[in-house]
Amino acid sequence: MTTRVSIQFPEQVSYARPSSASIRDANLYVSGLPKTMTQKELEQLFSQYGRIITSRILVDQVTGVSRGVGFIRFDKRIEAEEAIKGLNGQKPSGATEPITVKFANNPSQKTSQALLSQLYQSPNRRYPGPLHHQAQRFRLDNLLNMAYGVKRFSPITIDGMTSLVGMNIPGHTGTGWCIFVYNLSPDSDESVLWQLFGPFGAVNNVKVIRDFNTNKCKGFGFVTMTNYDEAAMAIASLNGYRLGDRVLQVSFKTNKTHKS
DNA sequence: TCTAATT
Repeated sequence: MTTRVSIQFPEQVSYARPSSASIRDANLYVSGLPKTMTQKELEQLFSQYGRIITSRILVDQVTGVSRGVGFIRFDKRIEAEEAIKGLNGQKPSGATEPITVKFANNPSQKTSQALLSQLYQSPNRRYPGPLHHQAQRFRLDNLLNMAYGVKRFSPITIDGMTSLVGMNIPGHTGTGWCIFVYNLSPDSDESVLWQLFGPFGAVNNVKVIRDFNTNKCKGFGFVTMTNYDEAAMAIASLNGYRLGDRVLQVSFKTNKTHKS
């Protein structure tokens, strides 16, 4: 005996607010915020320019500390425009660095763009080495990070063996020695940083900084190493290193801005 | 080109 069940879905479940040019694109991305700034203080700073619909400060998933990046959605686009004029490049009272205020990108749009861009990006074969498949692992992780918006870490596999070196220990994420690498080529990817720094010791994490829209490297990146001695040796060895036709500048990351 | 980050 067979029972057939027919389920009907309503054609429309809910209706959004009528879209209007005046309330569209009123969302701002704010970076360079003092790590101590609270969401309330962020709203107070922006409230002089209009009615705030939502606000957010992004925090490190593990430590809970502010990443210095946030969002403000105004009621009206004109309010957001005025806030950019008034606050972009300005120092909030008590801050030592100016903040950047700009219109936010569309998150779903970014995710699909980045996924496509990475999927169709051919592997970097200019610097072949034993860590290549390790780099591939982390490229996959990068895809998953973007797809799910979550930081993931995996044990490092070298030549089929699982190494405990560099494996992330819960609670120790974010610790280590952050190294600034400057003068990378626009098509650099994470694999070059793994290959450059891996031989000097335990590398926790690498990141190539890319332009949000073009996905091209902006010329610099970061490497986090577990042990000070190994990080110092890597810096001493790689600072001034000629990579292709570029001379790398490698140092511990500082908090200085380019305006000094 | 000299320190990112996009809910």
